[in-house]
Amino acid sequence: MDPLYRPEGVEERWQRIWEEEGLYNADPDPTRTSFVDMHPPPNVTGELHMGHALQLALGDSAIRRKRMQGYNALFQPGYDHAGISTQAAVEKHLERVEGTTRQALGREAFEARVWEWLREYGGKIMFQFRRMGASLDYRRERFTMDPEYTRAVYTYFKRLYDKGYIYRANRIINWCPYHQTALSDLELDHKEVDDTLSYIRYPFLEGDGGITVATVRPATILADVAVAVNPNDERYRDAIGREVIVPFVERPVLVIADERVEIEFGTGALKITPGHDPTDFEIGRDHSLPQPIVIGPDGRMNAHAGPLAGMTQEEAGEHILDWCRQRGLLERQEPYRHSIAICERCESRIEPLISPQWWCRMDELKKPAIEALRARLVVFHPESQHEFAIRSLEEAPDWCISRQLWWGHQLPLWQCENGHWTATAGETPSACEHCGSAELARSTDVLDTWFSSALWPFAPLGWPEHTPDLEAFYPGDLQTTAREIIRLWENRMIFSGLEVLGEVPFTDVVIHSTVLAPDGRRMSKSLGTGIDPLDVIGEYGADATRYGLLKMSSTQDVRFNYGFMQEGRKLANKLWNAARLLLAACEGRGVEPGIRPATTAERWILARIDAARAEIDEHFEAFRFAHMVQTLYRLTFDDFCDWYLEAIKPQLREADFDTLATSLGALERLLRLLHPVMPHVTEEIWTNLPSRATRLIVAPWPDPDDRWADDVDALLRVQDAAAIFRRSQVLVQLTAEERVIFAAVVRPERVKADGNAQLEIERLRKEVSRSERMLANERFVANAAPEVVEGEREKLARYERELRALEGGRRLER
RNA sequence: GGGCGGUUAGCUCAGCUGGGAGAGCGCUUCCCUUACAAGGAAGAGGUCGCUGGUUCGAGCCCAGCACCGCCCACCA
Repeated sequence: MDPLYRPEGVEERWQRIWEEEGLYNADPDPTRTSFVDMHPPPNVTGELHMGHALQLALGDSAIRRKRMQGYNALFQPGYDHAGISTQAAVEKHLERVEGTTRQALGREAFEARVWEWLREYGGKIMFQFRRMGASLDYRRERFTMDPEYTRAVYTYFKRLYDKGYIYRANRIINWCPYHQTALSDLELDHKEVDDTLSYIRYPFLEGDGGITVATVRPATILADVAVAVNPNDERYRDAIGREVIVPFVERPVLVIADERVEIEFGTGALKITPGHDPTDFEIGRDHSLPQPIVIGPDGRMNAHAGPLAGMTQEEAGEHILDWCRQRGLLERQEPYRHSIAICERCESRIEPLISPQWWCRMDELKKPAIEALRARLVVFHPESQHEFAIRSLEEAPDWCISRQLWWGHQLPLWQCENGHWTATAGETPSACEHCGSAELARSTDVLDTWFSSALWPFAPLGWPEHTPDLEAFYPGDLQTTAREIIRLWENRMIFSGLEVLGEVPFTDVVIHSTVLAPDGRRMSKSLGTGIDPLDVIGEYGADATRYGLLKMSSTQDVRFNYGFMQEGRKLANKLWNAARLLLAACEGRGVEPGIRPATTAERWILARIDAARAEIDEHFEAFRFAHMVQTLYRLTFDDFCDWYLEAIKPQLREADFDTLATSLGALERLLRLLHPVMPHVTEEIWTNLPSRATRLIVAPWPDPDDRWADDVDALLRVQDAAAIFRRSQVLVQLTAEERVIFAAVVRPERVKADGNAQLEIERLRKEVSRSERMLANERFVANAAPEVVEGEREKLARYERELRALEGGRRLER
């Protein structure tokens, strides 16, 4: 064995073997309890990024431990068709490589091209997932546009439609002029821009004077239908009810009063353009005003803009401002920096547009989901995110589910010549269900991509059929995901699961940190701040990368730091060399792993391993992955290598048979504990141990084992060792064995209170020390409530009593 | 504007119910015929963002402030 552990080659080999031997597979098995992580399906055109890598490390370590614990562990892989994102990528490709557009191709041909493009450029991320060592059941790979999945989508759609949850409404929506589609609020980004705020006077129809409004979009003046002021605004009290003339179009409109107008902003008067502004839309609706539209879907002025038709908004705006300027109506202009909505994909400025869209009612769907969250049938971690999830659901407005895209699940809705709509679960209807007309045209819209994502916990398992998979693996258990996806995805999976299967789809949602670039900015390709996980794996190995990512997975966001991976690499190398030492000592002696501790050092390490096991179990159950790997690091470095192996070196040289057997037994346990985090190096060492019939990946997780805890002899020796140390400060005076024991005493920060007697002593000593300090504090004794002081005295007495009992009456001087 | 999180060693971060400030990296010194120099031993380095409060005692609890980040939001 090489003294330097080299992960390259080793990792790929095990990844291949595990998969070929079917060890990643999960099949329905009524005799076993399942554990399911329906892993977030990445964009089919995506590549592995740090967020994926972190999610894989989290999910896979949890899955591997559960698998070792005997659960039927399903780690579900798949891809999301990612509607707008994929369409945009293909369009860009068409433009750049072929100089054509989707419009030129036509819908059918374009769709065919997307599929073709996906065959070439898509679906590659699973290879990268494999490279992380992710034990997904790759046989089960699903795509949200698979025929079976699509059937689930349509079945769900029809179900909601029949319940009256899906309806069509003409509302103001976010329109992307580039993608030519409606977007939900959640698909927008916001950007600060420098704009000009123009103050324009609207003269009164009768009498002198007028009202001045401030606007950044003069082009929308063409669609003004009123001027609104706040009813509490003294300045305009007398203006309410009068009429003013809209410049350029020279049309009289009413001055109305509405509380939504901010008195403080601009002049306190707001021009109302219901067709092109969300607030104005609401105000206009509540005052029954018309909704003229002067800007078309392409973002340019439309036919209703009269002489300005066909112009861009900027050109039209300039025309109007000129007109005002000439007539002295443009009072002033000032620079104005504000934030505008942009398309998160193409960064085009979003046009608020009135347009007929399909909506999904949330009132009925979200109610059971909120109840389930309140009842903690699903728990988000950390707790603050649980509160956020509940609040998000409570506040969730109706969901705009239609998109004017070509890539996605085309709405299963047909409209007859009389304007009636007929919904199906995907099949073409023979006649309108309202009037029987056979002249039907299918809606050209597609569904929001998240509509299909919402079915991820059950559609890959065969729903709407009642399959054995569904029976075995629904509901699932774990979700690992990023914060920003809670509203878009987690909440929708929860209410969808409750709606169609009556049970929450999983029990725990771990919201993990965002890994930032080393300089604290977001990792992103466009900023050039991204770090490719495959490069990291190439340099440090997948095990070290997994370790490092878990170390970074606290609740707060964290800057990427290679130090975490270095730590992981050190750990892998340390383990490798520890194994090398033991295997070399056992070479050719026919030793098999066994647990036959004869010395204190051996009982001590077995007790330490079990104590660490308990800690690791606790951390796993509480999703404290960063703490969990820290426990592993200390167990391996401090306890196993620095103390235990140093202690048994004399016996190793003598090739004491029991010592060798026990050392291999201890190593085995250590490997099992490390395997969920560092599967490759542990499996590689495991396979080199004598008589290994099974793979480590399916070896049992260590059970609690407290047989080695109560070793009074060891405790006395520990105390002696500590005493020697304190007297002389010279560690070399201790025997190797004493040094091992000493570790438990002199480094108490490494041990946690549990059933282990040594640790209990340490805890008691700490308590005694604390009590003594408090009671030595004169002000405490003088000022604290008497019962508190008395209680402290009693506690001290009790601790001392317990300590003496544990120490067998041989308490050392302190 | 609202919500959430953060501020601890040069860097990246831990720090549980309030009771002797921690890790990794980096740095200093010493140690290579030794399982591992991607190693071992020892060490330096911190008014725990600021101000006030509660308490016998505050990194931790409370209030205010400052700065940073994220999410949400209809100030034209």
